[in-house]
Amino acid sequence: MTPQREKILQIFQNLPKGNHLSAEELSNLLEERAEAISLSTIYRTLKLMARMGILRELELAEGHKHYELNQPYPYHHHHLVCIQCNKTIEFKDESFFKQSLKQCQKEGLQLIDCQLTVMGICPEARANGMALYHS
Amino acid sequence: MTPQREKILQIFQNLPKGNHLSAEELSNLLEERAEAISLSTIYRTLKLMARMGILRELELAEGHKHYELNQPYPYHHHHLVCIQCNKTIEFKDESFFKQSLKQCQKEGLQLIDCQLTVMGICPEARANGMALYHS
DNA sequence: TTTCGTGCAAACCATTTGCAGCAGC
DNA sequence: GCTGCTGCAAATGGTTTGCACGAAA
Repeated sequence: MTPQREKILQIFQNLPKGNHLSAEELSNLLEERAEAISLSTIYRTLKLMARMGILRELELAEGHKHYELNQPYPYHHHHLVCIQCNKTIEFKDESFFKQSLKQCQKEGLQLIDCQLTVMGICPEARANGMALYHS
Repeated sequence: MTPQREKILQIFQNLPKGNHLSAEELSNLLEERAEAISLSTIYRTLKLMARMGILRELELAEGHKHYELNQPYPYHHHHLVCIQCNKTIEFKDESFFKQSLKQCQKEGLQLIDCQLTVMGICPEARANGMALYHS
């Protein structure tokens, strides 16, 4: 545990419930607090903590990953994502976690994280006319 | 429906059950058949079909996406992924789909796809000693 | 003094985009 | 002619990596 890692972990622990950060957002947050950490270290730390199971790596929007604390039930949650406007909605359901654990045990894996991502199109995006082909 | 799109769709339809392709793998497959399609078109078509709900966009390995046909139950499946060696195992569970549909209806979203990704560490990877920090 | 983590700058590489040409209405 | 799709080449940009320095054991 180095000072940089502690700062990063603290940011996530103090994050309002349901928030998640990209590497760049985390970098900006640290800069605002005059505790800047180099982007390389940020990326390395995020990946490290995801592999350890401390953070969850989320693929919510295109182009960059988001991270949040990997918490056990009942704080563990899943995501509904609009593939048009990237709006995300959280929801909880413990059955997914139990099922995942069962599957892991069956295959001998050590469970790190399970994420149900439900992709759909929200009413607003549909009303705005979906640009399917052109991004 | 253009010839290029038809070829791409055919490839996915003829793919052995459970297989998924990255953009580059798809490109190579097409080249082997002397039906090469430019990478730009491939990328554009994959994204288009994912947004239409014809294909599923999978985030199984680091660095690039995989695609497969988005099939309804009972062909719809989910993935167990070893975050160390990227090995993937499929499994089915209709309850996830039902729950996802319920969530979508609750929020007014049109369901396109739901993916439960269970991340863990497989026995082999653990035995090989996990390189947590260094990729 | 050996090991490990950091920061900087440069490199990477999957993906995207601008644009010209072309096919189908 | 307008609209939409393709292919090429160039650009993009989030992420990774090589390397030297510094801290910790």
